[in-house]
Amino acid sequence: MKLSLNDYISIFIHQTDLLLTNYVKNQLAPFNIAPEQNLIMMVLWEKDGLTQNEVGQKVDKDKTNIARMATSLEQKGFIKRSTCPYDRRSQRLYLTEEGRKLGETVIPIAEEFNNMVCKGISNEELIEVKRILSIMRKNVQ
Amino acid sequence: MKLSLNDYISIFIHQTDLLLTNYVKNQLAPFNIAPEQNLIMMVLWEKDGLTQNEVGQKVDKDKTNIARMATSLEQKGFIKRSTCPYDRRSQRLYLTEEGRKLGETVIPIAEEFNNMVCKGISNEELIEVKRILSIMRKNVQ
DNA sequence: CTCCGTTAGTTGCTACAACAACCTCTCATA
DNA sequence: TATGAGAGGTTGTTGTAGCAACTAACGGAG
Repeated sequence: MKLSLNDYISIFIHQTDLLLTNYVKNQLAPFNIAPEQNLIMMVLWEKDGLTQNEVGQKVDKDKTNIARMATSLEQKGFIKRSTCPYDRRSQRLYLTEEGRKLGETVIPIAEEFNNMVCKGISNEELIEVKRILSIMRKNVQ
Repeated sequence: MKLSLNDYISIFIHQTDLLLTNYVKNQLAPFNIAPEQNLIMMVLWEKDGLTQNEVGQKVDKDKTNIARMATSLEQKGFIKRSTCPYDRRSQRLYLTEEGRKLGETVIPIAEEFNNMVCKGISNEELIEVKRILSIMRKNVQ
């Protein structure tokens, strides 16, 4: 018997991801920041002055993506790049004043979004979902 | 207390999706077909001669994406477009011989991939995950 | 101190994904 | 029958993603 598209769990997950990502995207649009760019900002709000490489490890993204997003964030005026004096290959990312201010408005929005996504879902269910998704991750690694 | 990145369920889902998609991508690469293009092919293997619009509804994708993927699939020689005589706005998508043959090798790979992803996960767990992800979908719609 | 393997970043290319703007064609209705 | 709303597709732009190839800089071995 043939599987229909929705029987493929990866497709189901993919479409769920698209819906969630798109929602965040619209939430963040008024602040001139895209979802993945915001991810970098979240790392920097925690602690700035990291190298692009370190940021990449934290958000689990390719260095090429970090480079391009950093360029975009720099153009928007949220961060500044500065070459590390001890290792001139590295670029350290620092928040600008504007970038710091952005966090005050965006972090609450992110947390509210997370609450909204999880509405009607118990903590146990959430843990269960993460557990099962983790199995899937391991299965393809 | 501040949330860390992994506390955001949407980020967790996103990264899971990336891992799964990337795995399929590599599986399909030898056949010169990308994951989402393969999605369209799966619809056509089921039944070809659909319009781009109909395909878009089946795979839940924007018409612009369908158009571009159809262009790509046509260039690769897997499908042919032909204007519908009854409604000259519509483009109907037909499999070529090569496209049909592709299915014979790729469909088993897709099903095997799905089994692999679900290894060590019971049917009840799978249903539970889908149920909870569905709640999240509704929460943002 | 020099050479060479390694590392950090950048750039180019392909593939999604969403939105806006546009063209053509269809169809209902005045 | 003319027309205008709306549907089907295409193109342009922005933002992810991953891979390959490249430059510049570091650091250890000789």
